[in-house]
Amino acid sequence: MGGETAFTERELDIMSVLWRAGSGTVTEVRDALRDDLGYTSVLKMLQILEDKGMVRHEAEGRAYRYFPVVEPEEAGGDALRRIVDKIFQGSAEMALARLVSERPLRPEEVKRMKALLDEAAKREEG
Amino acid sequence: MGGETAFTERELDIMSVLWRAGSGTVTEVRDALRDDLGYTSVLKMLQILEDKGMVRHEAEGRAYRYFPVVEPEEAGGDALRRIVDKIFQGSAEMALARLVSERPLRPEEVKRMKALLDEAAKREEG
DNA sequence: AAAGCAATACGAAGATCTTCGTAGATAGTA
DNA sequence: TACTATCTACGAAGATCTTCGTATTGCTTT
Repeated sequence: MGGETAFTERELDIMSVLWRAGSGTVTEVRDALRDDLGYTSVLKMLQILEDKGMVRHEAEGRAYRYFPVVEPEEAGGDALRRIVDKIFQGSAEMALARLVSERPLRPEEVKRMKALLDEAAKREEG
Repeated sequence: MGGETAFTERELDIMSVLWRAGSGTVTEVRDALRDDLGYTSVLKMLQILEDKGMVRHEAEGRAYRYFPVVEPEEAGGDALRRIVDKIFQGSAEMALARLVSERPLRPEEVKRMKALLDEAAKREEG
């Protein structure tokens, strides 16, 4: 199994850009970031993330194009597990309560979310 | 409104203990932690958390008893928002999918979770 | 009073995270 | 060729996080 993903704040900013866009050069990532970082700062973060095996790169002309190696589902799962364990004391229910109170949900979304729960329940009794 | 709660890894360990137990002295927190930290290390973390307004203390005999000031709901909400925004690209649905695939859910729990969604939906149209 | 015990206070060392400056490489252009 | 623009590589400074050693304070016991 792959090791735990645990991103620092800035690493997460970078990964977020790559997950959204699918890939990015240093300049593209830099432009997509909210904070105004120097070119070499962004490059360095990408190099660090590559060291850690979270991204990879391919040459594109003279530049590198970076790709996420870790899927957001995996990273999100790890992050959720930490939160549920440490903050919500293991209760997925408490976590969901907070999740739905955070943001307005469209009826369509609620419907699909209920379907997700049904599936989970079915898997359980299976 | 209260500022954002953003705990470091170790701070979260400490808060987790306080949320579970309701309160704790340095020694109690220290004993509850998985990692074996020195007494003064735990004290220091509690002092830092107090500086940041996350905990408070009352004298108890010669020692201090520390209490969480921030509720887990609030901290959890902030943490979830960050995860959903940066990792799941704003989709609560994706987050839930991952949440339920992480751990087995008891039928009772699933039932209550669906109720939560119904309530949220009702609030929406309300 | 002196010694010992159980606390907190303070400061600093070490580790990690974040940012960027400088150097070097390469391609295009005057 | 020399100049400029655009990259990556490297190293290090500064900020923050984590841990703990030492000092101090105030009881309690001898």
